[in-house]
Amino acid sequence: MDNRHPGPTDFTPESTWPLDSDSAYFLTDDRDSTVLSEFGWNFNPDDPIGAEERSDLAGSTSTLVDQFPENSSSSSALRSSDPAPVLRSASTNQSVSSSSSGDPPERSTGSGGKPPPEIPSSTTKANKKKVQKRIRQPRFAFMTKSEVDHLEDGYRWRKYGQKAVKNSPYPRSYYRCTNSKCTVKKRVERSSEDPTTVITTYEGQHCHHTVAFPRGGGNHIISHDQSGFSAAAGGGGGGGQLMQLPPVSRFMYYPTSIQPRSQLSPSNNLTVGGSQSHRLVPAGSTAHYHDQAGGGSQSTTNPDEPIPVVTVPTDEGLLGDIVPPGMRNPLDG
DNA sequence: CGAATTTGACCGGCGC
DNA sequence: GCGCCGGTCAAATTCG
Repeated sequence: MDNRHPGPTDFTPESTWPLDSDSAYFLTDDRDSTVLSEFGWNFNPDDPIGAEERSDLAGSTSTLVDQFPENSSSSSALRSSDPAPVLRSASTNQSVSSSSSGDPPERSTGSGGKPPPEIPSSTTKANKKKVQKRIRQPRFAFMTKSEVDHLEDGYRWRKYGQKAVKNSPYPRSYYRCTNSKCTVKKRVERSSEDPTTVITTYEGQHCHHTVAFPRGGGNHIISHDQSGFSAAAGGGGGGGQLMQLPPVSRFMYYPTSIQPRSQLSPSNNLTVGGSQSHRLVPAGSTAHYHDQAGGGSQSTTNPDEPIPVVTVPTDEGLLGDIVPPGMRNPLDG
């Protein structure tokens, strides 16, 4: 497990993990402060917030590689067959979390699930199906080099299922935010190609503050920034998509002393890049944003064309790292 | 004892 | 129409 620094560019989401077209792949690498991103994704028109994502990575940057098959088969929403953007974070057990828009009426029985015993399934069920035939919520997949499957991200999750993944020896776990009002879900699985990589996909938007560490850990992380959580969509020009970051700052600042559950191996240390475990991006560094709206709704560039690179100051934090200026939340300044 | 996890069953969409 | 597969439910079990 030493190849923990695959270049941001050598990662191919599709080949690794097919996701939905409305998800995003994020890659992070701590080698330098570079953010590569190919953006463009399809959000729900009703989604107030495009999405938010967070990556962790102290002293490093994130590489956002977003794929966009714009084709959102309107009928099949949550099929994991389209590529999704993924954020890979080379810093091992970092947290990743995020969520994205959505106004999930909850229980989006995408499929499965049993109807309440008392409900005359026939009509209710069918009805429900037609109506909320799947409210797609943007999803964001983060790829993180970690030995820990379930990365701490400041939220509490309850596992509600686990399934074997086809073509992969590793199972996929399904988690749901423990907050009853929160509909955010996330899937966690290990890459079959690179067992050291954990792929975490977030779906939905948190409607509450982070709660700090679930178990054992002290309450080191508590988010106060709720304002930035509810965004106003459309604000952004161009695609009109906003990408918001979770309350807990854009990255989870894990004091190096805190470790998710089990002991982490040295290599799993989240202190990426040495001692700056609290710094996401070295101040003064810059992030390069590669924008390639691959056919997405807001594509400004042709997928076939070379990816333009924009350099932005990182004092803007992760947002500046992975969010294209055009997608910023106006409120964010 | 309450909360979280495990795990098999079930449901629905999609491809063949 | 059938089977496969992803996703979810919920009872049982485990953990703190």
